[in-house]
Amino acid sequence: MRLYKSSEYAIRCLVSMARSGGDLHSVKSLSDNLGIPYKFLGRLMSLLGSEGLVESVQGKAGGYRIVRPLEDIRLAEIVDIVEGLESYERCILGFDRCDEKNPCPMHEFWSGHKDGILEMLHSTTLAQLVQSEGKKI
Amino acid sequence: MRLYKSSEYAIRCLVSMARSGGDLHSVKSLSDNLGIPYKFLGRLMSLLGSEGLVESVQGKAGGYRIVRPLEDIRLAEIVDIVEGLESYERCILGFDRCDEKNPCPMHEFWSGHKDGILEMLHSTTLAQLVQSEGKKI
DNA sequence: TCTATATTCCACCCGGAGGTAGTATATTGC
DNA sequence: GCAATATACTACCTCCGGGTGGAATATAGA
Repeated sequence: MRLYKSSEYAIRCLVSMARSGGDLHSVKSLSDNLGIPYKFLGRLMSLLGSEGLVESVQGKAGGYRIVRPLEDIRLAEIVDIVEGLESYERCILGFDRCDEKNPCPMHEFWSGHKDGILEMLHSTTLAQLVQSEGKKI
Repeated sequence: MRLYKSSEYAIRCLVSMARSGGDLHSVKSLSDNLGIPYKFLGRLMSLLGSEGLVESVQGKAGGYRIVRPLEDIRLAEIVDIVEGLESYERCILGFDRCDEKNPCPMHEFWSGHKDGILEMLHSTTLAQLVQSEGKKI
């Protein structure tokens, strides 16, 4: 019942990049500032780049930048890229086609929470995270 | 964002045992009826036995039985035994001491869902699952 | 007593998430 | 041109959840 470490890292990085305004952010600086393993983060940022969430610039003084408007980037998209959303959409007991018509024993106790989390992931944008009270990064 | 397979199995087994009334249930019959790997389930039931959720009877015609009242067995206890509750209680971004006073960027969007899930796990009993509409097992 | 059927315990395998190391490649600034 | 610093790519390692196999032990019932 938790995000992958990779999803945590991706969200923290994007919030950090967005908050420190600026332009390019090197993996080295992000790794140092956020305490995320350098090599691991490099591969993760490369993935976010290939999926069009960020843009990379090679060479000295290079790095990554967020290209799209922050109001356009939703948590669900980030999580989907990094770990997929399947586990957030599936039946809590692992059944196929578990719904109101043919529920599992936990359906009535779980489906509300599941729907709420999915709705939160799909509606919350990077802009909201950046503007949130949360100071930790 | 999902239960361990072991937690799924444990919940399904306990509901199945409780619903089929009866007394002793062999691992073999549970494995066959629920489609859970025999050896794997054997070890899981042994764990539930050592934690006092069920009682084992060895020898021919042996098996497991639920000893405590169904109203007394809560989802949180089952999940805690099988996989622990840490991942349900921790900060979604992995920070220590993330709370209202010192929140992470996702705190305001996540904490409500986290509290709701924990409250559901602690309040829902095996008796409620047994009586629920959910026919799947 | 003997056999069938049950739990119990041990060692092992597999795949994926998380993490590390080394090297190739791109590019800025001297 | 060349050194410094960046991303890009490949290969590997470790840990753990899930799963399998086999043998030891317990015991009801013929």
